[in-house]
Amino acid sequence: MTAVSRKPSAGRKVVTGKARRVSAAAGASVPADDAAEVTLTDKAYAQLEELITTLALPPGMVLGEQSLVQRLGIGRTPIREALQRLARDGLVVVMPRRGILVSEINVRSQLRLLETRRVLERLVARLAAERATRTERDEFSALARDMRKAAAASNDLRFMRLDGQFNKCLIEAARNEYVDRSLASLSGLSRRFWYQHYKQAADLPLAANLHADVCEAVAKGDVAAAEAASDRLIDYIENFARKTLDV
Amino acid sequence: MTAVSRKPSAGRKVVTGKARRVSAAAGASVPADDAAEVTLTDKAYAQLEELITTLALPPGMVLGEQSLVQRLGIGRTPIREALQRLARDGLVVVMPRRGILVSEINVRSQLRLLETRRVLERLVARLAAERATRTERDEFSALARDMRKAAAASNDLRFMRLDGQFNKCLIEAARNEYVDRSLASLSGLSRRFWYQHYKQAADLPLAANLHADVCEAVAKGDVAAAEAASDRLIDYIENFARKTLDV
DNA sequence: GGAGACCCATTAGTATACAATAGATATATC
DNA sequence: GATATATCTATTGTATACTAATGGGTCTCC
Repeated sequence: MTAVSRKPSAGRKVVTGKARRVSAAAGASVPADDAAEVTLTDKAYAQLEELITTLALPPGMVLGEQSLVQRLGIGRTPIREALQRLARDGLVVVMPRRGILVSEINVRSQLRLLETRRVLERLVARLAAERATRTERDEFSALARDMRKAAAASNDLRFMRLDGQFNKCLIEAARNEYVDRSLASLSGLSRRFWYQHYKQAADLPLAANLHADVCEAVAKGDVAAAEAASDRLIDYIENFARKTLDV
Repeated sequence: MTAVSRKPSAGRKVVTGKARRVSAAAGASVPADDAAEVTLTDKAYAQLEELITTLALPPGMVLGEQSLVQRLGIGRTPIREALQRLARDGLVVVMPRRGILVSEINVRSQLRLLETRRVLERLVARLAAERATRTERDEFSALARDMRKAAAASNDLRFMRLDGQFNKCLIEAARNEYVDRSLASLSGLSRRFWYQHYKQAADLPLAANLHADVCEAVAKGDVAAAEAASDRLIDYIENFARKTLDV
């Protein structure tokens, strides 16, 4: 499900020369300490996003910055900065001098969100089909195979993981940082909606096969097919959203 | 020019009851003191965005937070928060412990940006054509008329102002907060590119007429025409961007 | 004179102290 | 008893102090 796990791009990628002052004698290779400058703000954002999208902090809840400081054991500054990002992504609403409201989930606004995602996902599919390298196309082929297997086996967890990889690969192959950013800031609300309702209303095998269709079209470099498959995928997600009205 | 003046949506709209403690005796109506909770962070963001998009802070320049604190006379906290928003919009890059880099302008990335804007602007045009109220359609008709007049008179300033109104009306009529947010975060880079090059490469009257085409299609509620007109407008902007390579 | 190690000034990341305000509560007055 | 008002508390907005890391300059040694 594209609705799930398009983690916001990390951005900050400055390679911190951690190998400084390391005596050449050390034989043990540095254990991939490419920690890549993860600030407390990043950690706070990641943790809060997780708490909110998994509904541990339920919609409608009002928090104080202080409670989050204690809960995460991080100072107020990083918490505040993380909250501002979350507010931008629509996951929280800060009410000046009143508190932090975890935004409500609303099917109507989810459908509006999908209007936007539809055109962005279609663009990403098209660009990926146009620009993927040979290696990347092979990855999409493999992804398609795995997706279909997960569909046949009704392996939900496996599908979820593949979905994450799917989004990552698509964005990378599309080579457009702007559509990446736009989609990333929509992903939180999408994920949360998904988590809330997928048990009741989702048809995971169908979703997996629709993903596989996109993968195959991208692998072949068939632009029109990629766009069509992307649209069918969003159609499915839209139907999923609508179904939650009846449940 | 759609490239210009789509100011990021203010967001915070909590109506602060400023009329509190106003004795009913006061005959003089409150002078529209709907200042609507403008924080220092908002001011800092607005000022910095202005300085950067108008090239007063030129691309490639490296700043320190401290210098901005002194320059704007605002504390470090709001400055930092504003900088993070600007970083998200791609106008600055924060280099940990090194400084704040005003991002470079690059035609290639501008073209990638336009790939994204194209699909979003087309969506907005379509939604506006579908959803505009009677009143809004009349506004679009008026806007079209004014745009054509500005085009005939080659009135640049007038066009710039109308463009701002154009974007505002379009977004309002489209009634989709997500496409609004996405476009808003793309607007800074677009505006800067425009400011840098429009004197050499822009054909303002043509741009104004292309805008007018969109307005008229929206006013008529002609969805297909609105999308087509929006695409022609982006085509023009793309050509504009390419032209700057030769200049 | 050149190369390398070391120190220091500068910078952003982080924590905390202070200010302002909205809302709740208590109180006084009619 | 009800209502208006003053006060108090909790909360975010803002400023500042502190910390850690980095890059460059300097100093030494060859």
